[in-house]
Amino acid sequence: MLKIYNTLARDKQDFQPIEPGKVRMYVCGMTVYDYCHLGHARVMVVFDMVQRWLRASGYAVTYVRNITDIDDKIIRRAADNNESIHSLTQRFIDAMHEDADALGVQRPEHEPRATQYVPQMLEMIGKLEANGLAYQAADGDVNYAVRKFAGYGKLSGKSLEDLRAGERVDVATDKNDPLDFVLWKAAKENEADEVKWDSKWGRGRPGWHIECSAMGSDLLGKHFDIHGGGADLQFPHHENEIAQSEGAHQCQYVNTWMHNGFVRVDNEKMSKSLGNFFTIREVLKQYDAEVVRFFILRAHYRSPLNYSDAHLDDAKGALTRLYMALKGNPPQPSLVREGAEGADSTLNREGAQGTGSSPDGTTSHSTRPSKDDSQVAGYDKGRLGGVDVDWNEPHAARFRAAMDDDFNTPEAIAVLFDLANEVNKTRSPQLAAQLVALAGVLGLLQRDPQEFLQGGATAGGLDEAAIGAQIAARIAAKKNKDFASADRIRKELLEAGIVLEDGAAGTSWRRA
RNA sequence: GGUGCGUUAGCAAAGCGGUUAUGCCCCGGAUUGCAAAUCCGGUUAGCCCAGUUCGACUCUGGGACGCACCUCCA
Repeated sequence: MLKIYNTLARDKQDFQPIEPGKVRMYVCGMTVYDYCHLGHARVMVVFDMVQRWLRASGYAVTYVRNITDIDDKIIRRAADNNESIHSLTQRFIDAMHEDADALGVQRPEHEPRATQYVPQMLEMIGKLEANGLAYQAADGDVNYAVRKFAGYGKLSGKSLEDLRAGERVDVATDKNDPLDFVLWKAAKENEADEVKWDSKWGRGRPGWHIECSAMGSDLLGKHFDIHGGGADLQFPHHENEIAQSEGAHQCQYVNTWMHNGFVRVDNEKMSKSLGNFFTIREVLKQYDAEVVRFFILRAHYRSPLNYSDAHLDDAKGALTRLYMALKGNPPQPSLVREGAEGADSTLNREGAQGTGSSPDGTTSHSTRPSKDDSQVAGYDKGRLGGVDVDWNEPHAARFRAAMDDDFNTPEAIAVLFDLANEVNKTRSPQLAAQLVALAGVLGLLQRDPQEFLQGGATAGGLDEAAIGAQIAARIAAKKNKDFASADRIRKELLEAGIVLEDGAAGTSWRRA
């Protein structure tokens, strides 16, 4: 039974979908006026992991991750660049997709853009007004009357009295209450036509919070299963979403609220305002994308995650161990799986691409995004090809228990290491296949080990031909018992970042 | 000031009221021409104080420290 920590309850709860076998999930995505940083990478990777596990568990998942493409910062940045809003946002949406693909993040079913949902937002604001929860102020803005909504604060655990907004921010004088937030911003003279929409309240543009409420309910319904996002969105963004959606629809909005922890630098939150962020593409120049994904998944999604080169190096070393096990022990799934009829009935297989040998025939209502692997642009490309998990095997059982316990990926990855040890010990091709299959559930270990171990050539490094020549020279020296020369060559290669390994099958190399 | 979360070995990071987490590092052994890889073994824990308990890293209370939110932020 899957348990998920629900921010709303501040506790782990048994997960029960609203509609049996189906999960509808919404995650707050990016505001696209700049490149994504590692904090964004964490949201994308974490909820990618979540949707993968839900699918692996047999659920049909509808996953929505929105794109905010209208916002003060976007408008300002476009003006600074002397660029249209659309051109700016499209550029960074493309960049975001590149980064996500590189990290092995599967595309959500829907990536709605705020600018395409303005009619739905206006309709919702109309409902709020009709329900006495919204009012137009003298300055033309339409605001949400927070004190009229009884449940305000239930997600963030804040009471209206605690908030006392006036203490920290200049009170917007036209609001009835300082805590009220804007639903519709009246158009300003100096803004481009591109950011103005007609409405019964006059020309203007939507407030940030209403976007998610409108897109969520349009694509997933008034009441859906999971809503996720970074912990900083808990208040006010998600609190306001609840007020809007429940205020408009008069029913519960979301059952389970999930919030991921921050990425930190020197123990401080990585954020744009602090300026201490590293963009994904920056980091990927130095580290393999799978190392970054592994680094993120090695911590629990709710824990803080400190970023540093030392930690990435550590993650690289750990992932190398996993790939070494596969390199030495090529996976070979067993064709006949014993006891498969009694196979676990909740998990169906993941990532299978026409392997055909699917003996359990269980609840196969997974609507995995219908993209074949050739469309996965990142390191997930060229995968070994859909190896199935044998869920009856003991490691798989431990893996599943870990994942079912609020997506405990650190524990699940520990199982992977235990399995790697077992693989090295037994040299079992079936266990190696199991390792690939289980790691695949996390979007890891799907590459040819050689590609991982020999990849990531840095500029100015040796190319394969040069390495091959050196290895040949060393083998010749060894043949002549000229170990001094052989060791010298090995040392020189090591200094160039190339590690040599003499095995039964000859000499192989990898990058340090 | 209000609210919430955290404090585990050299570093990173989990579970668990009593039994090896895991990875990297370090030490010893096997293996190797020597290494690397691999295997076997080992060293290094649980912020402080009190309580509950036969027994607490794990539960309860208090304290210290750290982080976050209360303002746009994943």
